[in-house]
Amino acid sequence: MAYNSNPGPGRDFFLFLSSQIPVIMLQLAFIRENKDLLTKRLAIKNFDGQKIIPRVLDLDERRRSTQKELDDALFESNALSKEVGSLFKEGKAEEATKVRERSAALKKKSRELNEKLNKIKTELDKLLVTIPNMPHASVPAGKNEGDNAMVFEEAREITFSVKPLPHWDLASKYRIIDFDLGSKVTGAGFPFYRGKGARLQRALINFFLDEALNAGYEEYQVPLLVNQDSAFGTGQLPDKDGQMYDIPADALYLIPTSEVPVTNIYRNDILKEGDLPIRNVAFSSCFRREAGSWGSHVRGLNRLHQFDKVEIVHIEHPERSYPALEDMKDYVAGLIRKLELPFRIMRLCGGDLSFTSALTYDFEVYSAAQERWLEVSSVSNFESFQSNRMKLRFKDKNGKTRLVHTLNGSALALPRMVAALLENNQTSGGVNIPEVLRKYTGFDRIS
RNA sequence: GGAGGAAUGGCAGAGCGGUCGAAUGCGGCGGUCUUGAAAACCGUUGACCCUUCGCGGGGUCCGGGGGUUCGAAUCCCUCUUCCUCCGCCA
Repeated sequence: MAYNSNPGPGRDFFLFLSSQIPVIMLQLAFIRENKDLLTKRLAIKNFDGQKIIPRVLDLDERRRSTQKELDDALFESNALSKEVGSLFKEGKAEEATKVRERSAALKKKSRELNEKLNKIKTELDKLLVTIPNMPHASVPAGKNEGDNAMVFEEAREITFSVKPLPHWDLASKYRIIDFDLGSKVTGAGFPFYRGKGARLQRALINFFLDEALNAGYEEYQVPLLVNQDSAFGTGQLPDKDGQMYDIPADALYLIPTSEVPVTNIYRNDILKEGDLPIRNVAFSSCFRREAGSWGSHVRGLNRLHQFDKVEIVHIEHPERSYPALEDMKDYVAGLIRKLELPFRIMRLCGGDLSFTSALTYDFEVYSAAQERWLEVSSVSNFESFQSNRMKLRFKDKNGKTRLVHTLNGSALALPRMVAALLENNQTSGGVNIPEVLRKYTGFDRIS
């Protein structure tokens, strides 16, 4: 793969940026032609584009005129160089020397223009990289999760003969998850699963993977560490710098989700239209620093630094991405239904939507002892935001090169599923395993 | 970790410092021929940027970055990756 930015270790992201060929997120042509719509929609994401967008367009204007100047200068100096060549061949050394001098002067000029151009580009990229993806028209306005719109709910009354225990108590009661041991060996947020707890995890992973295979996904096992180019490609950098664990000595990052390696498989590729759609699934452990997001509400499995997740990733034709998003939504709903958990689907409001996403559905299962809804999946359409960053394109019927749309979703994240399964299915005689999982666990009950 | 070698278009593979975006073969696409197909023959076949209503014109790119030169795929430095041999090793 002919792509190598060699950023070196450390975190000087904008230095890294400046070594790239045009790095953009939203396409400039799109910004140019839709600046009013864009500004309006970004406001839904609580992003103020009033100042930045005109500034971007101004820089873009300057970039183009400087480019033109440079190209003209290069044109001239190319012609002169050729002239020198043929003059020498004809033996007219004196004339050649004269032309050579003119060429040297031109060279100086183009060097300056080139520097100017690079400065403009760097400045432009710095700005572009701070503009989030434009939300889809259906995204509701709002500040935080309280403003998300419920699009579906499948509730169920869960009754207990005794007072139900939260999963952290069940975990120690049945000795299936050991948080203290994790703290001793690594730190908070890195639990050990043991005995039937470990087997339940393994069962869920296999169940999720088998379901995905049956649905036509191709399975991948991925590297758990990625380089900066990959972290940038899917949008973890620079927006979420600090949320990933990194290995400065090698300029690598521990993946926060397998979305990163799985989507970056296609970085800098031009696919054939017939290759689409691509539908991949991968299981991996995920690592998140979760800096500053701890509190009493994140006890037990609710928030971890390391957790397991099965992820589905779609690469779609732009015209097919929204139907595909609905398919993914239905697929994930089917998984939760098979595990017999009450759940609801939320359409994220502008304030809760991630930087890179145009439209996201969150899935929440109800955890009966905590009496809380727990987010277990997030299914998003990034449209061409990620593909533009990573130059992931396809050739359409007319031979035109266009950006694909990328989508992904958790199917599913394990810890909160485990929390809900434990809490909802507890009885005085133990925790019952849902029917579909039994052939994977090899037992019907944790007791 | 030590010693060597290599990196060119979808693939394979040429390329005295000047007219090389790059020979040639394969593949792909279009056409001729054929009842149809194959074979054969002819043509065509990279990405990106700027400019133009369009035709077209210009620029950049031969692993990445930098340098020498009027001029670099060709020379120099550096990084990365791959291959061979040795060592180590799940």
